[in-house]
Amino acid sequence: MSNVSDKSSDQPGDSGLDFIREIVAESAASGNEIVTRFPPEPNGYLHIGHAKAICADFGIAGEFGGVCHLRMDDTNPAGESMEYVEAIKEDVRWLGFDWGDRFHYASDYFERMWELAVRLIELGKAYVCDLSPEEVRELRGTLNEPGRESPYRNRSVEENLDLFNRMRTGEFEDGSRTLRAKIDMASPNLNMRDPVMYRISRKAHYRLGTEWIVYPTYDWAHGLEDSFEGITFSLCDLDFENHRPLYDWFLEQLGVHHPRQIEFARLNLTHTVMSKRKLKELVDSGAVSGWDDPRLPTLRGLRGRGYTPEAIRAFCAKIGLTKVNSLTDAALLEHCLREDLNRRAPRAMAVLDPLKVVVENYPEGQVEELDAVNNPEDPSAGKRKVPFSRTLYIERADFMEEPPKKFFRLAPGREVRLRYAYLATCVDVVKDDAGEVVELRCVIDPESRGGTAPDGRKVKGTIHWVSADAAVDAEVRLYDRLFADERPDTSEGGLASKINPDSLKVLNGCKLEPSLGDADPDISYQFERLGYFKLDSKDSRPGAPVFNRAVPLRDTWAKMQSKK
RNA sequence: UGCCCGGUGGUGUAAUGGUAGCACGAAUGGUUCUGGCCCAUUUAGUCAAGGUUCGAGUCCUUGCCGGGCAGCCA
Repeated sequence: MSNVSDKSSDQPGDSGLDFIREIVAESAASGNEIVTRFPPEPNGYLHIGHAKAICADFGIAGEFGGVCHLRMDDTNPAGESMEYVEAIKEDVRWLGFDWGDRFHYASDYFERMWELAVRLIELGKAYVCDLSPEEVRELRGTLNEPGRESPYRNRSVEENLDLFNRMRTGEFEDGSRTLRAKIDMASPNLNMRDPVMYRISRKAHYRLGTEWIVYPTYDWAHGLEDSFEGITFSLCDLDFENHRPLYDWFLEQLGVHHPRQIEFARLNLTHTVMSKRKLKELVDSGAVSGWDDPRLPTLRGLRGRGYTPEAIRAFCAKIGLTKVNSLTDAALLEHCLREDLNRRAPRAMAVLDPLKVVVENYPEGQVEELDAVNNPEDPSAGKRKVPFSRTLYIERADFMEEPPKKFFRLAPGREVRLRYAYLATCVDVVKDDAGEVVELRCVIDPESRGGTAPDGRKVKGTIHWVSADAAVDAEVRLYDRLFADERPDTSEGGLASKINPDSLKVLNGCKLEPSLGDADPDISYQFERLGYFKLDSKDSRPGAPVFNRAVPLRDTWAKMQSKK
């Protein structure tokens, strides 16, 4: 890149930074460091909604010369585990982001948090409350009515300190006492009505075991985590908008480093569900094969299906960052994948629903190696050889005995191009007793080797094929949207029962061109005219490949058909 | 009947008081050894009413509509 012209920025989307980038840009312009963080709780797998947050947190830091921390927000032992920690790291790395040595556990801050809680008590801003959960709820008031103060609200500092220590040393039962911030029981923001800062729980923590039996709540812990790490911008979900006054209040009382929390809308996608609870429901009910089922919007699911990090990042860039609750069309995600893979995926020929073709004027036992282009979008991808022989397979859908208008493929008496091979004409149709077509007899024009008509005659249809002798047998799994319904979670009934019955079709006996026999398990291929496919990492075996379809190619023919 | 946030084509977004633009989708045509890609064209939008202003999607007021909040979850 030359930097001759300083004036013209060659940034593609030069127009308009999103509202968060604007704020950050301004801060960076005044010489401030930019530090962000991605703080998942290690109690589940990451999905594409998280990818949006990851791209925001890491992306923005990177763009403004800052850094982004990866932090496990493990303040509640229930459900957290090291397995999730590792899975999260793996997924973030796969997405293409690097936290360097800035990996943290909120649980490493428990002692420091404790000390600050003591300080807040000393300041008279927190108290130990003996109310049960039910009583706390009772006294909190409602959306319309103010709450009432806890009878324990005005204990002395000494008594609070004593009780707080005894909470930690195990004198009290789980749930019997809490530490609460002393704020305002009449606040119109319910989060400010003396929120709980610590609860007692003897559930073992996956890292700390039983070292602690009091655990900080999110509201108390999160701002401190951010503060300890010197975070400057704490980006989060719209859900936490109502919590920001509390986030600010704690840090203000303590007089510690005070990051700025900014909330943005989380991602919603059509034809799927995104919440941990709903995904879990699908997994637990056995409706899908696991958290890495290729139909799920989990990062692991998408990865196994053949989605690339580049496509997901491009998608996240396109949907933007706003405060509007929106529902993004899954078609946009699919578009991003096609756009990426069209540029990069090696092409190959595969016949999913084979129909046998015998080329009558091609000698038995003869084999030719024909040149095929690996990627017309990328000349540097080169060429490969594809064997041609007397017996072939073509796609059953590429033949029709009584073709309708606009059908450009094979039919009795009709000529098509066998891609990269010959022009072939169907001269006979062989049927079984049931009348089903079981074989086609064709003749080729020997002068058309390579696929070019010697006399320049127009051949409208080009179809893919695989030599029968050389074909590799494979299983192919066709995935479609998990739900036919755009918003599956808004209608009544269990999710599992609403799964799109066509979301998975397993095809056996598919015929692949030989080069696919040693396909690279890490990349997606374009099966010409069909879609993008990737080897299944779990079930594929040498000699018995299993391919997953990430996304079909756009198919205007199918679209025309379905409109009838 | 509390508090917070938000309303720009079907969808996702841009326009920071000055020509409402981009992308996806859809439709039509062109091109083509992938009915892919690519190219061209079309479709369609500022929630409403007042106000400020030479000028309002943008600022103000009111209304309407939508979302969120009463875990010792995050």
